[in-house]
Amino acid sequence: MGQEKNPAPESGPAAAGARGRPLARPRGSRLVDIAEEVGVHVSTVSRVLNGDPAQSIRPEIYERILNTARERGYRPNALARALKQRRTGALAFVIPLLRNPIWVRLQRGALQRASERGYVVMVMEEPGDQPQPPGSYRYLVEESRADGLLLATSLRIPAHAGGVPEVPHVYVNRRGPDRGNDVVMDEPAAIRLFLDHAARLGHRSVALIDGPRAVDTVHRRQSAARRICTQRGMRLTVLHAEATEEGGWEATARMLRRGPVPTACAVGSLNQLFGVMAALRASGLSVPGDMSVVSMDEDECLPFLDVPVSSVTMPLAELGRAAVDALIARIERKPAGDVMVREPMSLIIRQSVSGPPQRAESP
Amino acid sequence: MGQEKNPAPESGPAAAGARGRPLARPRGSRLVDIAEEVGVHVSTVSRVLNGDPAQSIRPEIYERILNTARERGYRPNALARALKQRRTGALAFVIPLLRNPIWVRLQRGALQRASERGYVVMVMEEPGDQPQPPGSYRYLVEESRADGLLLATSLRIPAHAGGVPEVPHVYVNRRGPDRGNDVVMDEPAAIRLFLDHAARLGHRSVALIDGPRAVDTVHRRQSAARRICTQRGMRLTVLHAEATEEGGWEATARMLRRGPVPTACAVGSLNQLFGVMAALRASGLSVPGDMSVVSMDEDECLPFLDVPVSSVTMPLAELGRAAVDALIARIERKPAGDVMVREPMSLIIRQSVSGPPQRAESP
DNA sequence: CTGTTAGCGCTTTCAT
DNA sequence: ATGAAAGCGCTAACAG
Repeated sequence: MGQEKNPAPESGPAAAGARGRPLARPRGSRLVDIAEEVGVHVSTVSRVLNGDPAQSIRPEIYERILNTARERGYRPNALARALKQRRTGALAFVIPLLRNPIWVRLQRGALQRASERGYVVMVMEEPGDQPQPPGSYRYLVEESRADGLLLATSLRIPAHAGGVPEVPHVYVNRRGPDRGNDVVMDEPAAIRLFLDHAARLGHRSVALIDGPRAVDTVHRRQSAARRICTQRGMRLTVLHAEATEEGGWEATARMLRRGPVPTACAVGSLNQLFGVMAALRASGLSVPGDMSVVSMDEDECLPFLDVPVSSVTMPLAELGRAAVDALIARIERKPAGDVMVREPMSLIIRQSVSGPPQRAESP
Repeated sequence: MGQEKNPAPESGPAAAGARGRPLARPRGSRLVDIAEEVGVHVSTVSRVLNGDPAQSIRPEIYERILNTARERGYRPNALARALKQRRTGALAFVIPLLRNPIWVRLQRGALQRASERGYVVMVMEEPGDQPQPPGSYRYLVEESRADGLLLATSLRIPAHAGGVPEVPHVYVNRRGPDRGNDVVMDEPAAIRLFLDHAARLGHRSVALIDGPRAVDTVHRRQSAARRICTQRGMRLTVLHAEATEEGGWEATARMLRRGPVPTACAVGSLNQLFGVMAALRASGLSVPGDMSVVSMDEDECLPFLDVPVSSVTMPLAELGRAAVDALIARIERKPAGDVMVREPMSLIIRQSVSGPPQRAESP
């Protein structure tokens, strides 16, 4: 019905620029089409379809509206609704680099929870290797592409101070420069799980091989480790390196070179873990005979390695879900503060941990 | 400036439902605000800011408009623009399960390319373990949340026939039920890379351990392998299993139990690879002494395993980029067909491959 | 109970 | 070279 006619095919010099060509008209219909078919006003249809509780509707047309909407496969235009209501129903999730499996789990939790709460998620990956300051993503909200920002990119560096004023946002797995918007896990408890276990087995000198200092998660793990080790009178060596296999290898080499060599170490990321295990192997050190190893990332591959590696499981999916809830609270201007996700967390014992090697000082 | 007043605080029974509360007004301004400040009509501002080539503008106002827009940090409202132009500037990417690292690389390529072309990407992960038919995502376009669909979920099962009529979409790393919308890699060439190398080293009986049959990628690899092995007179065993560590372990056990045991095998996914290596180790078979192993997924961890594993690198980021280009072509109604991404692909030799073990039948 | 009216912020003919 | 006006599809305040 209604034949399309192009007003002037190929007339004029630069006519018909390909850019803004309208899309195919969605085959479902508009509110007004349903209204027309049923013979009521569009606003009536809107009310019925939105279940407006204000007034009751004559049951007969109520049914008719619902039926024709269903028959014609009516889909509300999210754009028009969003324009009117000033909310897009979308969240933007900014992730540093997708390689580390923790982001995958975190992303999964966030996607699920967002979907449960009626939001879609746009994922942005930090482009290139230069981490942008968190404020550089506010345009997403200012342009009404998203209602709020999930930020997993902020670093402990001056360039990232300033935060994201006036735009709903939370920092995920990081503490941001502006307070009160953090959703993090209990890193001190995680590192304590490792240290308690090591201490119980008799280790007195331990290491933490982790990512760069500027990453807040690393910073928190490291300070907790220092504090706990001081309390317990344990020796602690902290080694920072890139969160890659090479980084793990290089940090391990540094640790062995530097001596005295610790007897147990925790490794901050799965990627580093591969490098650590390889470096120990290459140095002729056995795991756990000469060195006990615990991964701070749990992963399904760990039980299948040549030496199955113990790990601390962190509640990553829960973190993602909590971050979405926290962000939505801010979008709805509900009172909200920092969130710490504690559960579930546990130490999974595999074969990479034992007591320290017997040395001269042993009885 | 303009004090907000609530018309009737807490009046009426169910007043002030929290749901549709409007968001903070974006602090940048609207087109009309700029127009007002400069003293011109809103349509003039629109033309200038969009670089409308139709007519020239008085240079003086042109400058004034540009300046005030910059000063006030003007951001166009993507919603309003999209509503008018009937294009959202968003793509939806539907991924089966984020665990397998190939999706991470693919997603990265897609995100980058989309951003280059002025689109944002919404990522949807297939919920639960029940793969939805591809058509179940068309609502995203029908509701004007996205202009098109990147589908990585379609399976070779009857429930998924039917495709996604009338909605711009491409299948990524899969062939879909409707033809002409596929963006895939050259799986036959990949598997040939493995088979050529194995044949050259003298292997006569090889295996392919891969995911479930219903996955199109698996199906293509498997048929190519059968064809090539027939040509070459090689023995081929194909084992399907879940694309997990357990799946790899279980398939390997099946292969060893079944005999005669092949002397080389390719493994379809990184997750399976860990299971395969563990199962071989547990059976007392050495790699590559008793069994040569090649991973069909390249990953940075492979060189760091106890036996560094050879692999075929696939052009995953390029696949993601090509898929975005292909989808945008469909959105813009440009002529387009299936796409095969061939480059770059290569066999990376590490230590998990050698000649077959010397047996009785050797001279 | 339901229709009228007035926009949300932007683009886009069509007139000047 | 610029302004006026219409309208994308929907919601919501206000009348009847």
